[in-house]
Amino acid sequence: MGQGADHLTSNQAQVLDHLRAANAPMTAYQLLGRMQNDRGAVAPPTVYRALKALEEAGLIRRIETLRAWAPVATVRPGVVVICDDCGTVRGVEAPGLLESLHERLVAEGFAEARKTIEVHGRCGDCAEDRA
Amino acid sequence: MGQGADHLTSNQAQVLDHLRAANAPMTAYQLLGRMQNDRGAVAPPTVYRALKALEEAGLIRRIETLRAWAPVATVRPGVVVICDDCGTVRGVEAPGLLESLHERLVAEGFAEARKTIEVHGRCGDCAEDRA
DNA sequence: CGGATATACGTTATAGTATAACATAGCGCA
DNA sequence: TGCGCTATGTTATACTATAACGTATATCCG
Ligand SMILES: [Zn+2]
Ligand SMILES: [Zn+2]
Ligand SMILES: [Zn+2]
Ligand SMILES: [Zn+2]
Repeated sequence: MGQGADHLTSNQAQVLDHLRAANAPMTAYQLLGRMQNDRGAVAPPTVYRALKALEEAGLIRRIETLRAWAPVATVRPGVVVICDDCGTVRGVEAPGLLESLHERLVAEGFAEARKTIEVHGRCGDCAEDRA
Repeated sequence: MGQGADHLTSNQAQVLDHLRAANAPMTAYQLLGRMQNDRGAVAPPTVYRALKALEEAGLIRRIETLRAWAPVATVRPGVVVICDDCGTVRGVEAPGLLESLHERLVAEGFAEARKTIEVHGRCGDCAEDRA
């Protein structure tokens, strides 16, 4: 399966570094602010282009429910689990789940092209903190 | 389970009518345009307030992957299936799937609060049209 | 070498999505 | 009547994303 480019430009690497250094998804404009701190003048297209390339390379994902970006490297499609307390995002492999959903839709004549599955809640660590 | 208001204001009913009359999700600003056609001056908060109330009442959902709104009345959480050709949106009940994902996450100590599952692809009707 | 192509990036402007903040109007009821 | 509540009106602004065009650089090949 095509995973996109095998090398990153300096813009792309910088955006990826910031996402990996964060412990929660970042909005495009948060990233823009960090880039401007680092380098002075940077405009939105610079950030969005890097995000697009990184997403196509399978290195990050847009978290649709947050309008933000996270360095989740799960194979697509996959399940993304988000803690609303601490912001951590994890990819979860759930092949059985995806397969049974797939069968279900095929039976109805629907040809699936892309799935987005995002689960919000509270992670184990945060639950302990409140105990 | 709280389903929200049991009666709709005129704004809310108007927004819901437009969504139901459409055969595809509508963006908030598309709705705004229709309202302005109907009534003259209308501002974005009028639309967004109606959307919020309708969503809380379980009558519509925001399709996160489209940044648009659709009159999907499935019980939440549920699976939303979107045809990228004709735009139709359907709610699909999949209690088994959701339960197995739930068990999986519980086992990891994650307390689920909200799931968003959106599947894009091509519906049976559109597949026939291309045959 | 010289020219064609491709890719990334810079820069300016603008489109598209959503909410803050405050004012007004109407209703139910003490 | 006066108060609290809800919905709505109104103005302004915040936030998210892309269009369009120009420039620099690398690469390929004639
Ligand atoms: Zn930095
Ligand atoms: Zn957490
Ligand atoms: Zn109308
Ligand atoms: Zn279709």
